[in-house]
Amino acid sequence: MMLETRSQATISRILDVARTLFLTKSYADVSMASLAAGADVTKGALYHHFVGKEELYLALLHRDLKSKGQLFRQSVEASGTARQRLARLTRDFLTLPREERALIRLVRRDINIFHDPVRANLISAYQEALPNCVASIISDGIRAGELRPQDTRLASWHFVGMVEVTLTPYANGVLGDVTAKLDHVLDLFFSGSAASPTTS
Amino acid sequence: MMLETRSQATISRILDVARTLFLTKSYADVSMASLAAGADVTKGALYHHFVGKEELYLALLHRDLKSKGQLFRQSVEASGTARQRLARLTRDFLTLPREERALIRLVRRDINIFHDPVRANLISAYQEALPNCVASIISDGIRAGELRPQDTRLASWHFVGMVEVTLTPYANGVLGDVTAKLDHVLDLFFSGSAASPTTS
DNA sequence: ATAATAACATACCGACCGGTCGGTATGGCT
DNA sequence: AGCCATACCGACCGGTCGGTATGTTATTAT
Repeated sequence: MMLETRSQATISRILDVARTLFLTKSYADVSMASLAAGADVTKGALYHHFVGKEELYLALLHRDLKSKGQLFRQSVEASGTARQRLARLTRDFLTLPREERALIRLVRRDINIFHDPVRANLISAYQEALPNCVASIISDGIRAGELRPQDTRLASWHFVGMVEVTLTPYANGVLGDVTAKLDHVLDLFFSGSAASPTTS
Repeated sequence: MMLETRSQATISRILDVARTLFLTKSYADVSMASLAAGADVTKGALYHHFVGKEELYLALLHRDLKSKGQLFRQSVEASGTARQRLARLTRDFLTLPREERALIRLVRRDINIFHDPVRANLISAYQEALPNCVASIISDGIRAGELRPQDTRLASWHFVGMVEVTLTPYANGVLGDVTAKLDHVLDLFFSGSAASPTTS
């Protein structure tokens, strides 16, 4: 119990390999055989620990969403202005290790290949882990008069979408470091793209 | 040569069925057999007109991107403020028939399943059809002092992302008709979400 | 009319892949 | 030691699906 059991170790190895493979190849291009080979086990072991390919992948995603959710909740419960708290949440996300950061994008990448009992489940888990955290802060910001009244869920999706844009290689070249990305996203979300209204 | 339109007719039927099927099912779940059945031909006919499944799908996407590009170019070449022209472009998009409108989303949905000679090609075609049109208008807006100086490509991606948010079922419920969506997106893009400093 | 070619249909291949299943090793418990 | 559950192996199956080879019909050219 104290010592990590053998199966937990192999499950962990399997999920680690799964993370790498699913990040580099599409869902269909990742075979159970390659997962087994990468984890130094056989397909039998895979099907011993997971009921199938889909469940294995979902286990990976849900486990990640859970840990991300815990991380983001800290910013929700933090004090400060909405802008400060959104900045912290976004910074927490942007400073994550590469693979950790990319993992959450798999949800949006592969959401369309699952069918509807599972799909809806995954969507709500994602919603809970990220957009709801953003929406919670936005809601506080509206109450405090910092943000104008608006639909919080819609606003959270917009915000998440803006952050995602900064993850592209091109944005990396334009914006450079994390702080630049932060300012970029926050300025856009709070003030928009229009020129300052004082002139002209 | 005159009446060679028989090929064109079947090709058109095939692509029409492809549009419907690829919109309702994932790429992997659409088989060549089902495409043939839907178009009232056999697989032989498919492979007579297209070299394979991938090329068939890409033909569908590129053909759509081309027509969309032509539509959006009209807004680029129109006169008026950047806001007016962006509004026109977005309205043109939002008032498209359902299937026509959803089709362009397939590019982003399935961009990860193609590998890199083809993938890059598709991306640049998409870029050319939509974001570049937006970027062109934004660039004019910056020159006119209507928008603050910024990276136009990045800004165009943000704008397109905002529009995409309004396509979700939830946004349909919140925003209702096309005009509401338009105002929502344009207000957010130009002015952001912050409360007005004084009154407005 | 007839040859020639395009436009299909039919039958089939071969490979891959998810999943199964009987069996084997390991390690803790009594 | 004896027992048993868990962890794991590895060969195999069933089916699907993209792709092909070849035959058959329609269309055009001469």
